[in-house]
Amino acid sequence: MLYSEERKNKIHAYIEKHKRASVQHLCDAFNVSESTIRRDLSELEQDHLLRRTHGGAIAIESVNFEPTVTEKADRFQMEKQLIATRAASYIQEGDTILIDAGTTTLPLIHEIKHFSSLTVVTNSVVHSELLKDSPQIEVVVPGGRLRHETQALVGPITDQTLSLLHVDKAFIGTNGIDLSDGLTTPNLIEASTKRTMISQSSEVIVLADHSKFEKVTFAKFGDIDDIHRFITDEQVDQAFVSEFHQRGVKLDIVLLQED
Amino acid sequence: MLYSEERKNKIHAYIEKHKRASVQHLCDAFNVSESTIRRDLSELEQDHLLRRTHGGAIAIESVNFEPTVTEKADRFQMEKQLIATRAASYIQEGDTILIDAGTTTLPLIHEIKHFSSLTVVTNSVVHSELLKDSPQIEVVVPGGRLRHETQALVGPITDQTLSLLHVDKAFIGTNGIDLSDGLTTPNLIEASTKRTMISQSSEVIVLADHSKFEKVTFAKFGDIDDIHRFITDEQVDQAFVSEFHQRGVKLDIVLLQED
DNA sequence: TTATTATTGACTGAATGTGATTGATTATGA
DNA sequence: TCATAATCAATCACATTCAGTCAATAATAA
Repeated sequence: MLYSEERKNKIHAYIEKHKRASVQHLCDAFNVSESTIRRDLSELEQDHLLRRTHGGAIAIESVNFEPTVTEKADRFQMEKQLIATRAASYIQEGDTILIDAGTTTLPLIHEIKHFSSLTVVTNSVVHSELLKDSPQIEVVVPGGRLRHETQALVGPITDQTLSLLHVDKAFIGTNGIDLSDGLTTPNLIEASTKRTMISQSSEVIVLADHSKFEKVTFAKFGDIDDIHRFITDEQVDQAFVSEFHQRGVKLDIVLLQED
Repeated sequence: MLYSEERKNKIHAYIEKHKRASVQHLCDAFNVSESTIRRDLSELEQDHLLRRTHGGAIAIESVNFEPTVTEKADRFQMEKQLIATRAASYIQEGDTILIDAGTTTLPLIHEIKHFSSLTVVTNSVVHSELLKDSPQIEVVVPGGRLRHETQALVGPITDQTLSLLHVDKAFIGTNGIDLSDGLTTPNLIEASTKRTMISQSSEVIVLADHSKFEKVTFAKFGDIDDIHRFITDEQVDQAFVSEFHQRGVKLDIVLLQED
């Protein structure tokens, strides 16, 4: 159990980093009542360390500049964020999950930090480094050779270690998804690692923004049948929808709301 | 029975290390009453050595602008930098080296970036993440469980993978070096990993600033005999010098020039 | 020895931190 | 617009922790 000072420090740090947080989120993260979080937030607001909103709080600095400007500037990033948020909703307290390396799965890391009990396997040095300050998350790295292009750990060491592990859910990125050629990625060794990931998970959740559709790259690492759930960000072809439905792949389309 | 000054020193040291402590825990640890601990804590707070909370105390945040503190930190960092620079001088183009996790070996990462051909094995997610933009450096991560306290990957996965590898030189940090108790570290699992590192390297180079001397922590991972070269930053006891010489351990002392 | 001082532990009423409750307020969407 | 759900501030009750007081003990000096 944390002291209130510690909790407030962490809340402040969290909001500085993520720019915002909801009361509910913080309740779950620190396992205290709403009353406590509200008290903390109002005290932090008194100290001008954050700004209170209905339902949560936001960082002080984000009050200063127009949020819409920067948010719109990085629409691509927002799409990946949306996909990640949806993906995170399938994670439950106590789960053992696998998170593939790559930019699509990266926002997922921020979404899982407030879980109070989670085991995360990841072959990304960036992902694991971001989790180094979340001691409640058990992080396991399968090791391997660092591919500088993708910052992923790949190769025989990775595959061999992964084959000793089993996870509840695997969140996997892909460079291409195509009805006839399945899931593909440009690198042979990386494909092998992704294949191992798929085989070691009870549930396979693939994350892919719309740019990956009907794209085929060099090395195949999986079929449509291997996927249990597919999360993307834009209305996709009817052909994909019906094929996914027919093969029992659940399809999540997270639409970016225009304003 | 301890004198109050001794007890306060120990309380301060404990909180510096663990960042927090409860009154209850300190009572049990020192076998004194709550009143005594509370008195100690308020005196330590008066001296700005910790921050009091309800139920205990926490370490002073690093957001401390007291000049002496930052100066000390700078100096400490400089010493580690010097040790790292000296350590890097033993690396040759084309080498396969192992770099242990920890703050002492961290500056070494910056020193090796200019090599045009190097294979680096490291069990630190921070170290490997820093090398992600140096494509000419082949980085191999042995994987394992992330210890949040030290950002090191440790455990059976790490040990098993390491035992499949062999390196020319291993740069290893330590928490304590003592003539009779050898090399020690507070964590048993970390000790096991360090032991494996030593066994898989042709040459073992230990990096330790002066604060580690004559210090013994919980778990032993090596003897003086295991070391080939020892790099430190301050004139050490004659006892160490002669013992090292006798056992064939090369000793490098990198002195910080005062200005 | 005795006197003096510092340290400690026990005690007590006060203060603090927390969760639960409730009726009021605010946001959201039909 | 209104209805509904979410969120809020205010309040209470309970447990924990606190500061302050005082007597007992230990260390030190006369």
